[in-house]
This record gives sequence, structure tokens and C-alpha cells, in this order.
Amino acid sequence: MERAAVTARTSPESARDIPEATVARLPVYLRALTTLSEQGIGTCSSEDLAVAAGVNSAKLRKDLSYLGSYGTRGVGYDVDYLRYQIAREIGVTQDWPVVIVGIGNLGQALANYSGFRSRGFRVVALLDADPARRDEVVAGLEVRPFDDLERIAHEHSVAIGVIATPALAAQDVADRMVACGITSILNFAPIVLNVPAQVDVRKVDLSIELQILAYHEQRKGATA
Amino acid sequence: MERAAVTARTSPESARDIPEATVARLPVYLRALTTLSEQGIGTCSSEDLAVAAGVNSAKLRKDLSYLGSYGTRGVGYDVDYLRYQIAREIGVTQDWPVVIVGIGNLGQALANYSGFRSRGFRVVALLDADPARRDEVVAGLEVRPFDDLERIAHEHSVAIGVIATPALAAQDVADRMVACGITSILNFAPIVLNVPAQVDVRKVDLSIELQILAYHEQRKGATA
DNA sequence: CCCAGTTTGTTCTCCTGTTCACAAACTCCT
DNA sequence: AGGAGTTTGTGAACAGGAGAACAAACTGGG
Repeated sequence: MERAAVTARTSPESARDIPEATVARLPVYLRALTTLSEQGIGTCSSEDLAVAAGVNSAKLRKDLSYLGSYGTRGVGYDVDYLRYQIAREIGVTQDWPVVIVGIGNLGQALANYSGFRSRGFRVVALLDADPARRDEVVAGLEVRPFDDLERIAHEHSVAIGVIATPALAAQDVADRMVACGITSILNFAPIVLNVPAQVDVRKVDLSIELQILAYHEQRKGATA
Repeated sequence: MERAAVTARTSPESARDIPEATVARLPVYLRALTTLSEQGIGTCSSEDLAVAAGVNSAKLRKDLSYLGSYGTRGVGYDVDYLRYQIAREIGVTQDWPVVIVGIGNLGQALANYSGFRSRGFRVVALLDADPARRDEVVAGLEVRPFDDLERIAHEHSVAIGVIATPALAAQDVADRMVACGITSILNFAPIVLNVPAQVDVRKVDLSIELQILAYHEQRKGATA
């Protein structure tokens, strides 16, 4: 949703471009495969994996077919092999440096979230505009002034930024991020960000999710 | 996505059922209208609102048309009137009691998030299984033992629950919630929840969002 | 080697969602 | 009153995703 126009590419390898809906599910498959692997399961059918990922098995097979033919008919998929292939396709076999701006409650929660580290992301800096937060240590990292963004972004070649500031500050932060060469932004502030077309933005809005639930809840009550 | 089968309804009023994609955008429109209203703007065109919400104006008009005809041709929409109509349709003109389970970093961030209160949600209890957290006060609420869930859920007629626990505990929490009559769950744990069909689950997974960004980021790099 | 059983990869159909384009309905100016 | 200009609401075309269903490809047993 809300993707910037996908420029037609004909790169030598991995030429196929994967539908957006599929891309959004690949991380779910990856997580399910990791769980299976930890349970010592070496092979699984599309049905097994589909159940673990909470999707339809036909959809799963179609999704995987965009990556290539990594299964064996009559047998299924090798869990670790498929896991690697998906990780490679997503791009999480390498490590992505990430900066988090806005170290309030949410920013701290994100900084402490171990799921990032284990999934190919490394938080290289925590930034906050509030001088009162300076020198605080969160998740083993010192909170730095927002103005350090340029230096840190270049130093670590940061391509991905997370915005966890109040709504009022978010657009400014986004502008500065874009100016530093950051081209992917994960935005938690409840505001529509204005960025150039080549920059990807994904938003997570907690109250929107609740409102969607409320809508359906209201409907349930209407007939009960 | 992942909706339980929508039972065909022919309720007397608000009989039309609104497409899921539209439901997901209504809260965005609501937020944009609130911003416009705070700026003292009394009337806006679909184009104005579409820009504020970050969507196509045709899509916006079609979305609104599912609610009814609340605009005036040649003029536009009355901001406050439309805002009320959308709020009513979503169901946030009433107050929804919410419980949050798992008062770690993320749970605290959620408890402190003012956006809930201002958008029709009231956090009535914070629950945590860890006895060490007992008696802690977060966002003006005492953290209570998880076993109080039944009592609190019934006392406040809670229909919506938020899970902010580690992955391992999440399924148990969900089961208990369902047993208490909670029929809408917002899940932050990185796991696929298993719930009866009549229960709505929405999931927010931080690392999945980052992985989607990483995929596109990798593609950008491939041609640059 | 052949056959029964299993599971993938893919085609085809259906359905949902998006966008264009325009008639209908309104305002305002002359 | 009439006409020019504006903006909504919606019909119709288009795009994209979901799921059923099946042929192709594998395993293992006799």
C-alpha cells in the first residue's frame, strides 16, 4: 500500500519482481520457518508452513513460486534451505544499520526490542532533540543529540530510519533523514509524511488499528 | 486482511457494509479532518482532504460514498459534520474500554500513549504476569496480576484487548482473553495467534515492517 | 519396472480494490 | 434568470490478489 511507483527493472539476477502482497508475507514465512527449525524440523510441506504462518497453502505456494522452485514435489521444502532463500530475497542476510529518532516510551521499547537484532537489523544510534535525555543510556546506547544525524548516517551508511517522535516533530525529522540520504522510513508518528517519491515510508499507527477493531466490534454488537 | 468471514447482515440502519480497505482508511480521514478542524478550516474539498490523508481524491470520494452523501456538490464537505459522521460509523463516538496485557517497554509506551484516550479508547487496566511488576504505577494505573483479567473484563465489559507480551506468553493470553468474552485483539507479539472465527485479531509486527523496507532498499541498491 | 500415494508449481476463475471519467448538483456572478 | 465554474457521487474499465483445481514430478513399495 502507498508504494512509490516501482521503476521497471531488468537486473541480471532476481529479475522477477515480487507482488507487494507477497513481499509483505515473506517475513511471516521467515519467522515461521525459524520456529520450525528451532523445533528441529528439517522438512515441511506447504500445508505445514501455511498453518504455521496462518495463511492458505495455495497462497503460500504461489508466493514461494515467485522466488523460484525451492521445493521438491512429493516431499516438501527443506526448512533451512528455504529459510535462507527467503532471507536472501528480503535482504536480511546482510546487516542493516538503523537509527531511531525520538527516545520516548516507544523509542525505548524499539531500542530494547531484541527482534531487530536477530532479524538483520542493527540499531547504530538513538537520537533525541530533548537535551534532558542527553547522556541517558538506553539498550546499551547513549542517547545523542538529533543534530548528530548527518554524521552518524554517513559514518554508518544508514539507509533506514525509524521515527518515534511526537506528531509535530515527525515531518522535520523525515526531511532531515531524507537530506542525509536515508531512503526508507518507518514512521510511528500519527501523521502523513511528505517525502520524495524514491523514499519508501511505512507507517504504524496504533490508534488506527484499534479503530479498525472498534468498527468491527460495533458491528458485532449491532446484531447480537 | 485475515478477516473472519463477514456474516451477511441486513440491519435496519447503516445496512451497507463497507469494504475492508475503506474501513482501514476511515481512521486516517478522521485524523486528517481533526487536523483541519484544529486549523480552523470549516469546509474542504475532496482534493484537500485527500492530500491531507495522503490518498487519491477519487478513492476518497468513493470511500465516503459508502457512508452516505455527506458532501455538497460545488462546495465540498463540512469538516466537523463529516468528522462526526465518520466517527459514528467507526464507532468511536462511544468510549471503548481496553485492557493491556504485558507491561514491558512496549506496554508502557502504549499505556502512556495519549492518542488512545483522545480517540475513543480508555485503558481500564494494565496486567502483567510478572510479580515484580506488581504495584508499579504506569500512566496513573496500578499494574495488576494477570489473573485479575476475568474480574476486570466483566466489570468494565471489555471487548478489546491488547497483547504486548513476549511471543511465548501471547497465545495463552489470547486464550484467556477469549474466555473472558473479549472479541477483538490487537497483537504486538511476533506470533500467529490461534483464535475462534468470531474473534478479530489485528497484528502489528515491528520487525516485519522493517523487513519489508529492507526488501525495497535492497532493490534500490541493485540498480544504483 | 510400474503403480499408488504425495506434494509442488501453475493455470484459470473469481472477487476485491483502484482509477478514470463524467453526469448531476451546487454557487456565484452578471 | 442564465451561464460559467466548481465539486460531488458513481458507473465502468482496469489491475491485482485469492483460492480452487490439476498436471507434473517426486518417493517408496512390491
